[in-house]
Amino acid sequence: MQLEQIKYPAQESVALTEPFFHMAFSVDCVIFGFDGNELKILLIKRGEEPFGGYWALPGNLIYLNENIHDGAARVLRELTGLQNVYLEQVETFGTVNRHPLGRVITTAYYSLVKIADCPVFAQSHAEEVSWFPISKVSDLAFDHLEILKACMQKLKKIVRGRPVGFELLPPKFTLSELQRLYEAILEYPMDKRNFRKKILSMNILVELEQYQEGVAHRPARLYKFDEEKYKRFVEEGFSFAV
Amino acid sequence: MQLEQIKYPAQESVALTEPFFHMAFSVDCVIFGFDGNELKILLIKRGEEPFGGYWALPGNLIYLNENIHDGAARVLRELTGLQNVYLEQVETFGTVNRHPLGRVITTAYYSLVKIADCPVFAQSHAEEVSWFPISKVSDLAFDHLEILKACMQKLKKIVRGRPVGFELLPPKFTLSELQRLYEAILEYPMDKRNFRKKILSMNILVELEQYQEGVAHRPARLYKFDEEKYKRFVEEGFSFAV
DNA sequence: AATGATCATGTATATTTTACACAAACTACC
DNA sequence: GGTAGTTTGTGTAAAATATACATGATCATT
Repeated sequence: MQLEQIKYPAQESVALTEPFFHMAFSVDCVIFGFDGNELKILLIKRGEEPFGGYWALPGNLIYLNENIHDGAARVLRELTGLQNVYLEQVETFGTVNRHPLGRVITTAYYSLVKIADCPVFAQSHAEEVSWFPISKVSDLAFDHLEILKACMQKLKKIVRGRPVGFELLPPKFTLSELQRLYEAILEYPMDKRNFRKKILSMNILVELEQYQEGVAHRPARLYKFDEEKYKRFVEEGFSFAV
Repeated sequence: MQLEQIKYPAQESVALTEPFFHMAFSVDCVIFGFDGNELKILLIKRGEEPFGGYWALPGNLIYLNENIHDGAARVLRELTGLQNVYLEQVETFGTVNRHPLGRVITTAYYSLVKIADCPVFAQSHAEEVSWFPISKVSDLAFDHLEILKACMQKLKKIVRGRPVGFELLPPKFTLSELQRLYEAILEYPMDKRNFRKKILSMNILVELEQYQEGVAHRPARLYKFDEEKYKRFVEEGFSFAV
C-alpha cells in the first residue's frame, strides 16, 4: 500500500468531530464472468490478516483522498490486474462488527467481463486469483458471501431491464451461447424459439456470414452485437410504462 | 449527540490501520410525501455549521457502534421526530471533498410517508423542518441536491417494478388521486381508463361503498388498499420474465 | 451409411397494450 | 329552480406481445 499518498483533510472543528473520525471505508468488487456455460466470479485468496488464507472478494480500504469509485478501480487493479472495467455501485454494508480491525464500512461494486480477455494475476495482499463458478462459492472472508448474494440479485434485476451479453461474451457468439448466459443469470430455462424471437426483435444483434467450426453437429451461425444500438439500449433501458 | 455512547472497537493492528481510520460516515434521508397533487420532500434548515442556515436533507454522522441502517432511523427521528418509517438504501456518495470538516462518506436512504400522518418537529441541529414540493427545491447543503436527484430516479424505477401508494396516500382515496400520484412520480400524464384497468387488474384495491363528499362535481368512489395483497406484490415485485 | 448431437425455423392462441368519447352526478351561481 | 362548470365512470376495437409447441437440416464420429 502506498501510505505516502495519504493526505489528511483539514479538520476545522476538531473538538466536535473528534469522536467521529475513526472509521475506515473499503470497497469490494464482484466481478462476473461467463465461460460459455456457467456464471463465474473472480475471487482472491487473502495473504494477510484478517481472514488470511480465506477466499474473498477483491477489496481493500480506500485512501482519505480518494473517491470511492476511483478506489474501487484501483483496488481491483492492484489485487487482480484487472483494468478498465465498468464498475457500478450496488450496495453499502455497514454492520458494526463486520470487520475485526475496527469500524469498516464497505461499498460493493459489480462488473461484467469477458474471462478470456481479462488475464488476471495476484498482487498486493492477494496470494491467488481465480474464477469460481457461482454455484460452488460457499465460504468467504468477512460478510462477502452476503455481498455476493446481493450482487446476484442485482444482476438478475438488471438483466430484466436491459440487454446483457456484450460485456460477458466473446465478440462472436451463437444464439445458444447467449441463451445459456441468460439462463445462467436468471436460473431458469427458456424456450429456444421464443428467446430468439425476442432477442432478435431488439435489433441489437448483427447476423454474420460465419459459422461454428469443428463441432460434432450442425454448426451454429455466429452473431455479434451492434455496439451502437446495444449501448443506446443499455442507457435507455427497456421502457416499462404504467 | 450522545457522545458517551461511543465505544471504540479494538484495533489489533494499529500500525497498519492507523492511517486509514480517520473517516466519518453519515446518512442522509430522502423522505417523499404526497399532498394529493404534488410530490414533496422533507427538509431541515440547518442550525449548525457547516452550511448553517441552509436547507438540507435530514442527515448526520453515525456512531462507531451503530449499524448504518439503525443510524438512518435514529438520525431521522432526532432531527424531525419521524419514526417507524420504512427506510431503504439507495446509494453511497463518496467524493473526497463533499464535506468541509473532513472525509465523510454518506449513504442515502429513502422512504415514502403520508404527510398527514407524520407530524414533524425540528430538533437537534434542525432549526426548522418543512415539506417542499420537489419542483421547487434548488439549493441544498453539501451535495444533497445530487443525492435528491438520485433518489428521484430510484423512485421512478421502483414505481415501474411494484405498486406504490399505500405508503403515500391516506387510507381511503379515489382512483384519480392514485393516478395523480403516479403522474407526479413519473412526470408524465396517463390515460384515465387504461390506468384504472391496469391498477384494478392487480387486485390490490378494495372498492368501498363510500364516496367523496362536498365536492363541486360528481363525487368519486373511494378505495383502500388490500394490505395483504399489496405487501405480497411489493415483496415479489412484478415478474418481468425474458 | 447409420448414429448422435445441436441448429434453425413458424404458427395458432392467448394476453396485454393502446387509443379514444360521452353520459352521469354533484356544487355554485344566477 | 335552472343552467354552467367540473370531475367521474365506463367499453371496445385494433395492434402488439407472449406463449406453447415439433421437425427436418447439418455436421462429426463410428
